[in-house]
Amino acid sequence: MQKKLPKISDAEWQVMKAIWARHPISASEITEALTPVSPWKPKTILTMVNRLVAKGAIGYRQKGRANEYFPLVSEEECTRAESRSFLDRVYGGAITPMLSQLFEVRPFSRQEIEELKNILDRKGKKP
Amino acid sequence: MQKKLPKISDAEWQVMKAIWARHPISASEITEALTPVSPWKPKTILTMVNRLVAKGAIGYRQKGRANEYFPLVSEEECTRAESRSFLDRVYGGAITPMLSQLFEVRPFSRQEIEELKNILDRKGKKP
DNA sequence: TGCTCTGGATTACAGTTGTAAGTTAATGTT
DNA sequence: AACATTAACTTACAACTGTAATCCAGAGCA
Repeated sequence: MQKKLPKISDAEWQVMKAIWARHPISASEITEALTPVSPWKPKTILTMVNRLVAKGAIGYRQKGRANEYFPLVSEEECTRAESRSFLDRVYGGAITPMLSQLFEVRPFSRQEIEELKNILDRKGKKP
Repeated sequence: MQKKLPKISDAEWQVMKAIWARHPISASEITEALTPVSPWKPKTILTMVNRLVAKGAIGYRQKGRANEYFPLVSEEECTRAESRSFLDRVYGGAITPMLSQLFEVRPFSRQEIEELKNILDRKGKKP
């Protein structure tokens, strides 16, 4: 059985990534992590953190003067859910056109191509 | 130079797919196409069609009593844009973890695996 | 001990989305 | 010609998003 995942918006994803990358983490640490890569003001980030709490995506406990936050859903399950919905929505579930398109988006390095082939070999054998 | 693509929401994607699949197409034809695969009422579909017009994703001209709609942006460019944003948002641009995850989401068929390998071979050679 | 600073909580506010119903104008039916 | 149907246009409305500013309470400073 799968628990229902909260729906995480685009902007919230950035925040989640910071939290997944290092937790428990304080609000100011999240802000530090995001400031170089986003245009958001600290208050904006706080708002998103609070929404994530409200959605049940993260939890927190008080730690001294500040709060420390931690994920309640794993990155794994979230990326999986997003991937599924993306694949269905955009490609109607068809994986091959998707991969071709991704090549157009950003050509892969030689190394990535090797890795991808390995994945296919491994997965292709087992079942 | 790239023209700016309108942002198409999840639900609107369904409508766009119907229009890409066959155009020019009337509102009632869109409704017919979507009714089997969606729970939306015809009025709801009309709303989305109108929003897509407002966003510049589709255009229309009057045809007799009704309108006929047609895409103003190609499926190709939209899927490309979505793919890019998805890849960045969820995987930070890293393609290999994405493919592994997609396997978990839905295991690929033998045939798909072959096709994917072919794609990789072709793309891997040229550059 | 009063003042300041800082982090959290509350409030704001417009735009987007999902989901439609109501209103109007034209078309076709008797 | 009056009426019924239908397509389009207008309006509704709450939830979610992006983007913050303001307010408040506790902590450290003078």
